[in-house]
Amino acid sequence: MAQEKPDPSVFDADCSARDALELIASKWSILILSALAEEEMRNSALLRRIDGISQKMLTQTLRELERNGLVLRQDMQTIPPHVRYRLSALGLSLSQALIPLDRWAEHNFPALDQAKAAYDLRD
Amino acid sequence: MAQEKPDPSVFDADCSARDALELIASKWSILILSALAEEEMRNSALLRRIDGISQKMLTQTLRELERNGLVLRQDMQTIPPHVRYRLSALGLSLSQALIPLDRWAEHNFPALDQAKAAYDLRD
DNA sequence: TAAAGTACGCACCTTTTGGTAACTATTAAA
DNA sequence: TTTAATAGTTACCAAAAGGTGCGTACTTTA
Repeated sequence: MAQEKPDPSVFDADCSARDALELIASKWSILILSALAEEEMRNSALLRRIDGISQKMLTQTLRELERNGLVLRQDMQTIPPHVRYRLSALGLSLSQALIPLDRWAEHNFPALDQAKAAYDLRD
Repeated sequence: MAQEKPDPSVFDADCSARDALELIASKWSILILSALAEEEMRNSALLRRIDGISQKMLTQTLRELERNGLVLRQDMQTIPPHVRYRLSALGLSLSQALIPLDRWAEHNFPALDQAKAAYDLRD
């Protein structure tokens, strides 16, 4: 009888766990969260820390992260502008879940490169 | 003097750790790896398991994962076709690094929903 | 006096992503 | 005899992602 009781799952397109996954599964989100996990930063510091990000994508992604309660934005209301970004408790917990991933990427990219080279060589 | 010796880092656009991150930072990659971590599967089983994926994206993403040495493709060479997909050792290690992330998503999506609702409500 | 730093918003454009439908070949079931 | 299942490929199209350049308002430095 317990027929219609699927656990909330990322495998389910309608479950908002999938939305959560899509938010996380973004290069820029991961990099911003990892950067802010090191220390709180201003816009310009993030721009410098995250090589290759454009101002547009930085602002856009920060807004999404703020909207989802992962990043806190503190506008000092000064001129010239001074805005601080830092992780919320929720954002911090996510950044911790991302540590194994970052480490995996930094540790295993040579194996990926090697696999790619081998794959592209064979016919 | 040790000036030009930055550690390989995902923060560096030129480092192929960034490529690794971009490969991982894809909704479909994460879902396929997580599905195959449960058990090896055929194309049609993956299609059923991963709600919302199209045949095209499944094939495309599987090819990329195979090219990067994360997924092994075993074609039984029969008609009708029978093809098995399973994780390589490298893929398995990645899938383990993804567990905290999947768990985070399935555990914290209500908090994200709540934050979004609050954010969109305020002016 | 002119330029750079500050944190953006906006408009325009290109690139990438991803969906849909049609097609492949063969076998087994209705 | 037509249909479904199998694991794709290809072409076409729409939508989303993302880059570039310009403007803002004021301060500090050269």
